Amino acid sequence: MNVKRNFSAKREAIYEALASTKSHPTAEWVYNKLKPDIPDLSLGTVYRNLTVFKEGGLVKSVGVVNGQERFDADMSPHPHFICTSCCKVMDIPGGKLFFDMNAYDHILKEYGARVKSHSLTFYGICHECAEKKDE
Amino acid sequence: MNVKRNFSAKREAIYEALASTKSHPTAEWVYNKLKPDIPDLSLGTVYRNLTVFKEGGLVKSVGVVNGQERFDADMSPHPHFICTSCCKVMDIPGGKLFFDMNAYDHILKEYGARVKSHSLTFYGICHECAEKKDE
DNA sequence: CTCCGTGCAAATACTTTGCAAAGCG
DNA sequence: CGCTTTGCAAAGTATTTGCACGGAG
Repeated sequence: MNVKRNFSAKREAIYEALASTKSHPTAEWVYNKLKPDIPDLSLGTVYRNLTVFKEGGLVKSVGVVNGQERFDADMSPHPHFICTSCCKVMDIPGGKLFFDMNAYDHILKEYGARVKSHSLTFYGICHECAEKKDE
Repeated sequence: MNVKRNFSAKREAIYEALASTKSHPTAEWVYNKLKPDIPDLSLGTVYRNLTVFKEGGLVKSVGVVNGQERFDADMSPHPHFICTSCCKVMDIPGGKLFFDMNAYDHILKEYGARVKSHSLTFYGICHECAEKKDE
């Protein structure tokens, strides 16, 4: 299942659910989103397909936030901001500005380790939560 | 329990175990390391104290690797390299070079989000695993 | 006496898996 | 028919929590 996408209906739906949001959802979120339209969908299937997507390079994990893994169908490398108050995950477009790509080379030379990817994540309080706190 | 450190014996031991290694261990690793010397130590206590340390700012989480949370007693901000083959976590000292600290400002202005910290993680194959594969 | 820290075991929470049935070419 | 995908429920794994006890001040 390389880049070809003749998925089963459910697999397709799971991928589309992921691709259609910027909320970096959990497996459960995907399940709840699709369940009304696909009543015989099971949570296990969602998990299984998310694994398939990760392995196939169609989706990547943003990491585990508050005990649940968060997924992103946007494969372009970009930083994220995670609100430690509400657990929202936001993209930070243009974040390349903050990162020097020759880090990969440096690490190879210095440690002999072959870097394949990286992740840059900011933690703090999002705008909405900051306003709530200020009330 | 701010920066003062008149801990209980077990709490102290747990912190020391963490501070004495660069392996970014799991709760279980700490437990197994200490168990021989402290036979009546329980895993729950390790978890509880790790939480105390995180909240007290004595220790930080490197994230969840392979289903288990990894901890670091080195609070100075520095990147990590995670080997996706053996799950080893390495420090990358001097990694500040790769990161532009005015990102915090940028995110505040652009998104109104108050960044408190960040984490930069590289993924790939470590030297040892690369050699094994080449055999 | 009071509080904090702890062992222990039970409880949670998320995720994975075995298996038989269903789907599809 | 043979291979893939799925539902369902059970199992698995990591972590958290309730409770009663124990030790330090």
